[in-house]
Amino acid sequence: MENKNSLQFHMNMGKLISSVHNMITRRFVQNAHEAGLDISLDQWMVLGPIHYHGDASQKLLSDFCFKDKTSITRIVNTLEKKNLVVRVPDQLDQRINRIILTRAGKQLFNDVLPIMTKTKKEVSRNIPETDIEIFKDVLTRIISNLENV
Amino acid sequence: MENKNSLQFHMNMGKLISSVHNMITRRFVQNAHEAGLDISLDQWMVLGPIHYHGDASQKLLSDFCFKDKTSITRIVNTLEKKNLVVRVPDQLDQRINRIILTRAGKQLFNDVLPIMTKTKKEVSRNIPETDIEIFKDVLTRIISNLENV
DNA sequence: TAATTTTAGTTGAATATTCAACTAAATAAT
DNA sequence: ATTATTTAGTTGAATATTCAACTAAAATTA
Repeated sequence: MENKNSLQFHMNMGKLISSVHNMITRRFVQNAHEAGLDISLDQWMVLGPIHYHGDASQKLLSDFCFKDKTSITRIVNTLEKKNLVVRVPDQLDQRINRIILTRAGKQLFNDVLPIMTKTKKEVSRNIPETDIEIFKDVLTRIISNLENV
Repeated sequence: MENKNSLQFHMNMGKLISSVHNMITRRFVQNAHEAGLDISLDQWMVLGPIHYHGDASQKLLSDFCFKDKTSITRIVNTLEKKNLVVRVPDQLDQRINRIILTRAGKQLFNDVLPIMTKTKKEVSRNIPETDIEIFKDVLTRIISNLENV
């Protein structure tokens, strides 16, 4: 994966986004691994909202994470297998699973927070804040462009 | 996946990029499917450079597509299974595979081009050209931030 | 109330990505 | 010349995404 600088200028937007997505994913996992933590970026993207919401349903996680319900099912499976969360059936609505952090899940959440910060810093190094704002704004606009089929 | 507009503002960069990446991928495949074409975005991302280079090695495709050599191996496997490309061993260097488009591959390439254009248009609808430029510049900067481990 | 539709979640199959470990061929070093 | 290293590509295992088809429970509607 070397000698890419000369090629970047030929790249279109889709390719750039795809490349950046893969590189951020890889870097996050590397940073976590170096800190002795075993978690993927997608698991983190789900674990965070679980922590934030306390007893999120999978539907809520799906909406919040912008992930398909199938993806959520499988990521929650993985988190459950690692004893980081448990599924608790909702008392009122039997269709719903409430996803709860275990003690180990809470611990991991706190351990990963600084990894997140570190990765963010590495990603946005030397990029002006104003450009980052425009960048995020464009991403948000793309989402609304594609949201309604 | 509805009611997301209210949530977007809580989203950090990684989540935005991941979401946009998935949405573009999905939209491209939808558009291709509606046109009766069976191809994924990643297959297209590899097929394009194969067409451009004529007889690219997998190593070159890996560099050009910003994809791991393992990913290239498997995408080329898929393209070969679909009779869109063939692997031809290089005469001088026995380690190298030259990837060549078949007639069907060339046909598909031409068929997909307008799908690509359509998807691009949908993605960047109502976004000022100057913002797109900054957007692509930020993506390129992120790549160089993360490129060297 | 009974039938219909919607909602929440799961499963199977196909595709992609990454790491680590592995051939085999080419190149460099001693 | 022989050994060591680098390079190109493959394979296995774990994770993620998507579509379509499915179950089961809840909400509508007739």
